[in-house]
Amino acid sequence: MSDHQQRRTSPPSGHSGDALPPVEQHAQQYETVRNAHETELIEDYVELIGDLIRHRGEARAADIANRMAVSQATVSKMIRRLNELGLVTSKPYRSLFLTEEGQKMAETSRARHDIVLHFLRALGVDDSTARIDAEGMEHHVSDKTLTIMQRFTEQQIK
Amino acid sequence: MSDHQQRRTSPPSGHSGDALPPVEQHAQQYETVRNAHETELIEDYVELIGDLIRHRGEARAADIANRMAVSQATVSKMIRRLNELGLVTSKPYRSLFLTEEGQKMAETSRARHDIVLHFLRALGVDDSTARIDAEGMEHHVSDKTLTIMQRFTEQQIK
DNA sequence: GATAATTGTTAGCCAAGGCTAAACTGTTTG
DNA sequence: CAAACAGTTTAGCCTTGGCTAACAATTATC
Repeated sequence: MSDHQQRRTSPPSGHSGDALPPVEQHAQQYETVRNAHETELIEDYVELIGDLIRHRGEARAADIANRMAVSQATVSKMIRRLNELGLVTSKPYRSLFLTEEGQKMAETSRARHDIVLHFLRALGVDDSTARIDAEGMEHHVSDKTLTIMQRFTEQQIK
Repeated sequence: MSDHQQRRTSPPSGHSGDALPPVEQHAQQYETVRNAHETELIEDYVELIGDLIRHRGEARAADIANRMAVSQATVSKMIRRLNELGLVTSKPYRSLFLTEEGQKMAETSRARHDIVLHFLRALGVDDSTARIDAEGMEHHVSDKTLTIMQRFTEQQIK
């Protein structure tokens, strides 16, 4: 427990930066990030699968591998995991489908992704930078912030 | 290679969402995110160590463990890594110091963190949400976007 | 100053997400 | 229709970053 207050060698002398948040809050920040990391990749795969189905009619392992810049073996393994998680259905050597739940996740992810992407563009970020940043940021933006971003984008447009 | 165009089962029928980016660009997005992940944790540790030193005069493994909500064993192991990477110096059972390079990293991370945090607040996000989101987002915001965020924040203030 | 409490380290485990190489399946084509 | 090729899967490896349990060192306390 201890966050031992005693004997601080030199007091803050705050030349810049905010104070440290209280331990519990600080801990929760990191925990939230760690949790996000666990679902992040899963969501990326599901989102991409959804996009591929939407845009090309099917999702094949090879395409996923190419677009993710990852080996096919990795994709194959991941698909097994998605299967176990009940997010996709797949028969060996056949192309994939999203389950009900998978579709929901894809939908949510894509919506979030779009909000962040459009927000960044509305902010004035160039397209290719916005795409890269959005890909990384999307999993770390809370619903509250998302709402604010969306409002901002709409106001910018009209 | 193939991103096989032939025989798409059903054409887009784009009811929503942008088109898929070209494969190379798409791949690069994911690669950027993966790379960010590798350095992310390292940066978080270094940043926290820097903050602890700044605010309390020293960084002890127990404090790091508490603030990260992680076991002491994990911290200990991580410190060994940071050592190997030349980011901290540490003698067993003694508190840590950042190397030149570690300080630079801490500094950069903190600056980035602050920009994102202040930006979110300027956008209208409440403090505790902003803190959580900033923690996750900071590693995925490019320098370009960072600059834009900073400008935005400044304009909001005056 | 001996002992208790706190802090730090080590050993050994686990899951995730990469990889390559090799085996297998399905499809195309000579 | 057999062979070649493209796509998929499996096996087995590696690194990271968690964990617990056991042990070691330091610091505090009586």
